[in-house]
Amino acid sequence: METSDLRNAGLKVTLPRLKILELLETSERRHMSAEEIYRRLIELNEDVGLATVYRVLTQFEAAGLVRRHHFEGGSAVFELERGHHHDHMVDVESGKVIEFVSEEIEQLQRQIADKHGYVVTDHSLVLYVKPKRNNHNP
Amino acid sequence: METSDLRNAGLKVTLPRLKILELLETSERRHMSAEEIYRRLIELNEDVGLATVYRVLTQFEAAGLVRRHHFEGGSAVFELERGHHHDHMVDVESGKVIEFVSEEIEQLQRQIADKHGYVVTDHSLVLYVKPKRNNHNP
DNA sequence: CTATATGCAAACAATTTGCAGTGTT
DNA sequence: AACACTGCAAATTGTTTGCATATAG
Repeated sequence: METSDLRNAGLKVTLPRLKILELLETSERRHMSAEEIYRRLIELNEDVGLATVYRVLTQFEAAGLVRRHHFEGGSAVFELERGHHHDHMVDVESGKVIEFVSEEIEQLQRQIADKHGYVVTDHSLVLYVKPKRNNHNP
Repeated sequence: METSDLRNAGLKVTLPRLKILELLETSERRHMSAEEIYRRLIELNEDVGLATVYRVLTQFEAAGLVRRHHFEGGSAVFELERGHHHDHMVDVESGKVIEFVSEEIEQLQRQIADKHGYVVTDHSLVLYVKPKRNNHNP
């Protein structure tokens, strides 16, 4: 359960932290901005401050509980670290985020870096996509 | 020459625009933040404002003269659109930016999007890398 | 009881915008 | 001369920090 995640991360088990973790775990939307998380918690009558949400998310990131991404458009989004690395596709029409994995791409990335004398420490791949249209429906 | 680039883009040929374009074309550093560009112009005794640099870069981007990237770390960087699409590798130790092209990766991206019912409209791929170390030199 | 966390407000950093004056066509 | 463009300062947006109070262990 969430409590032990927090303990393992060396963080005190406090209400804001529990609630944020819970929200990330149970929410339909797996990628949320700090603002979205904050608003959601307010809706749920949790009395948190936006600053706390940012602080907690940053701590979670440092503890490896959460990943922070910078897609297009101002704010960072956060997602629970579920252990399975993946990249993202963003539907530019709906804002929907789709996760995908491609070991081929990962491998090519390593090869390319290697060819230049480097080792990949991290990478960010985001595809901005739009739905395929049926030809007769422009 | 730069003048015609501006005319073609439907922009009046003004000093700030010319100078910024010139800087992007001739500078050693191909990827620069607005701030860097601004400071460079001030050094060169050009009397521009930072706001103008931002405005001009945004117009250049809209006109397809320039590409804007969001690598890690606060500010956006801009590079001249030279027509040859490429992705980037950032040396996290030196900040150096290396460009690369991989048609294989591009193709895989299209395949993946297609498999999900989408068409890629744009993408952003950045590898964060560090130099390979010789084994005896930790 | 002590150290950490929290909420709020103020501080910041990057970027954008309003406006009166300036420069291009 | 008309209108687009500029510089400056003020406004915005996303995020961080200082501080007095509240809370977990």
